[in-house]
Amino acid sequence: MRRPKTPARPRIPSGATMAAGEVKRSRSRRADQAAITIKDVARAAGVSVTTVSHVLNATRHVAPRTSARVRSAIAELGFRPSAVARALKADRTRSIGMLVTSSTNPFFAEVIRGVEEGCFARGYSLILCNTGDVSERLESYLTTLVAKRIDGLAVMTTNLDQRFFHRLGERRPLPVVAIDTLNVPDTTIVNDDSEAGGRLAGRYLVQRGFRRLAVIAGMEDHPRSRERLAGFRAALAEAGLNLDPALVLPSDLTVGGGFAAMQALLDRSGEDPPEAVFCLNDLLAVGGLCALDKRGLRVPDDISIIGYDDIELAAYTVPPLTTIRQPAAEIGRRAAEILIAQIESGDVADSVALAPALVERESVGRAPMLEGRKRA
Amino acid sequence: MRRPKTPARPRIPSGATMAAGEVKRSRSRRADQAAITIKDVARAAGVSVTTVSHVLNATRHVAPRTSARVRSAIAELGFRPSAVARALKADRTRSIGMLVTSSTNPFFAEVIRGVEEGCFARGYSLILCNTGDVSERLESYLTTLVAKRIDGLAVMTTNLDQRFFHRLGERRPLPVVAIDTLNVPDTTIVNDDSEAGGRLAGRYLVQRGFRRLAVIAGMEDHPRSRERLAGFRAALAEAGLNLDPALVLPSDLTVGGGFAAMQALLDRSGEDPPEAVFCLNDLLAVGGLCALDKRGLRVPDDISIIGYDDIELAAYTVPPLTTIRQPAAEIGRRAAEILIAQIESGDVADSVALAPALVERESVGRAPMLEGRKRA
DNA sequence: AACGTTTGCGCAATCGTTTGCGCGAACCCT
DNA sequence: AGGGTTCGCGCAAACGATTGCGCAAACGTT
Repeated sequence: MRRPKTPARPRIPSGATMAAGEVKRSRSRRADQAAITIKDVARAAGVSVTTVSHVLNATRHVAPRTSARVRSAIAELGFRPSAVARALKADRTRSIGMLVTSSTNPFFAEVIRGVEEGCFARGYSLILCNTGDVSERLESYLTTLVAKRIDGLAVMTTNLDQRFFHRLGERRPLPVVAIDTLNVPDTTIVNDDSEAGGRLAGRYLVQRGFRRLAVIAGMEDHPRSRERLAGFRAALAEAGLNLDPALVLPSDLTVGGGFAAMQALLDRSGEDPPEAVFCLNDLLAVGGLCALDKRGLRVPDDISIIGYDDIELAAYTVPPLTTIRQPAAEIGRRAAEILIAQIESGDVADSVALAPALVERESVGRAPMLEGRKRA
Repeated sequence: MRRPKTPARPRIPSGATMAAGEVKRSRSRRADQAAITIKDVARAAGVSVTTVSHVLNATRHVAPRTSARVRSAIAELGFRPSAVARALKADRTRSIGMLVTSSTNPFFAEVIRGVEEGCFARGYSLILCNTGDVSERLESYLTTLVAKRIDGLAVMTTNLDQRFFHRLGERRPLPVVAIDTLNVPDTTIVNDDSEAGGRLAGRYLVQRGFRRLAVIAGMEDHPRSRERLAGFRAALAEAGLNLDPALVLPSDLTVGGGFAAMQALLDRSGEDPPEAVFCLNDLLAVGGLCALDKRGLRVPDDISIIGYDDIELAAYTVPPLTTIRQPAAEIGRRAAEILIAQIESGDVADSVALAPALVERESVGRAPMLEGRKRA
């Protein structure tokens, strides 16, 4: 009948009882009450731990009466089996790690939520790791995650080189899924179809009659930007158009970057600003919209803007942003599913590219020429 | 010179010895390569596991030569101590859970990043849990987190009742920190000083000469909104002003909610729209800005808007949003520090309220009356 | 040379589970 | 009534680390 004797746990000391000087701690809270274990349950129910374990997991038949006794002992004691001990025994933790560059970018945030949702649905937990794109942090996190024996890893970071993935596989191969990247060997990738998305944007702009187009892109080595840009160029080519390289500005894919790039674009193109600009993500577009307003240019009357991602806010910019929608949450969910399937069955799935879609709002107008033609 | 004699440990049985009948499984990837354990290192270095453990943790003196042998064995084998086994032995996992309503809200996202940063700095990992404000999910997550034996819990959810916290403390009391909430018994809270923030907003608007003010608030039971509103009212009172209850609209604190509420506000006030509106968060303000533009109203010429939070995008709305800045990342970091301190020392800290600050941008103008007075 | 001290390390129990193996009691059948 | 099944359960060895205790060799002292 052993039970921790602590009659009442030390509550938070009221301000009044705090001595003026340095009355440090009276005992750490965690030390004074041991957690209930399966042994306690076994003792209380008058059975062996084996039996408790079996009723817990429904892993072999137990007589109804016994089972009931065990169950009530569990309830009474408030026993919670330790996932730690289980993980040790079973060599699986049911947790997965997620490496991201920045969890605050709205698009990423949405993907993360999707991953988390997918994990939750299957009983996994998600350990979130922001690398901020600094390699020591990535390195450090990776070490921790491996030590914690995560069952799998979801990676959504911009700068990761091949060596990274190779190192990953050195020892016991860790199931990995990559999101929003390109071209990683031997690993499943979940993306939107960026080239198709770029094409969508390009065709739409062309169809609207615009000829002089600009792009605010990511850095040149950013894989997703490259694809989107390629699709965009392809769409222009279909119409016999060419993208003026001087009107493709690199940026860092942030709002501030979009603002700056748009300013640069306007400065650069001087007398002859582009009719429409394709921003490789919505953040860029938001920044661009702001810069445009500062210059007194009206969207879409003076210039048209199309974004990419369709973040939640895109519907509420001024004017509401026409953009290419990526199913962010769905991408996350799929990634989680694929990763977990890989963990549980060992099958590594094929990469998937989800279809982006154009969502028309109000930031893209029509080329005046074309309107004229229409009226004529 | 007694030393473990096992000439070679029983390796995984080769396929040949597998009975024909039971060829089971093509083998999952995780099964075919066992992780390296401390025993393997010990054997390779010709020492006991005790010694390996001690060099690993620098927990007692080991002869330099031995130590070197061990270290090189570790490196050679690529040994990574299992945090799972350690956690079992030490009864601490060095991971903390974080319960949030929605990780995609930009303000929350920033706080989360702060928490994550604080955890990382101290060697903890963060398990992210989105409740979406549905109580079954919260319940379910809580069970999981307890099973995983997290060392502490950070809570940032809107609807959590007192029972929740009581249940938490029932068994072994789990260190908890609450963020962006109010009024939870016996637990440290980290917040901004919402009332001060509300007052800041109120004073600023009053000082700018506005008299007819409106507020787009959260739901009536939302604790933070209440405080902000109280501060706002107090500021008006200082100036002998009163807030017309008809001009305080509840909302759900989302962009869409802000859009709808602003529309409702304009409809309701008819001929006599407010001169300025205080949006209880920036998302609301963004939605409001959009609604205003749709009605052809100009900000700040026709109506002024002030937000709350200062999310990254606030600097890039059209026009850029004047708002009350909450140090989101700092709040997160502080929360993590406090929680970890509580875990490691047992001290439960006093609640902290960080000071908000006004950031002036371009969405608030001056009341015409006042401009007239100035000119006179 | 005998004895205490220090140095350097190993033994084995333990953390909280899961699970292969085996054992007695109850049952069924003839 | 004696044999074979079935039922219901317990023993004890893992999983991979940490750590109190203790032992032998090397050293220092007289």
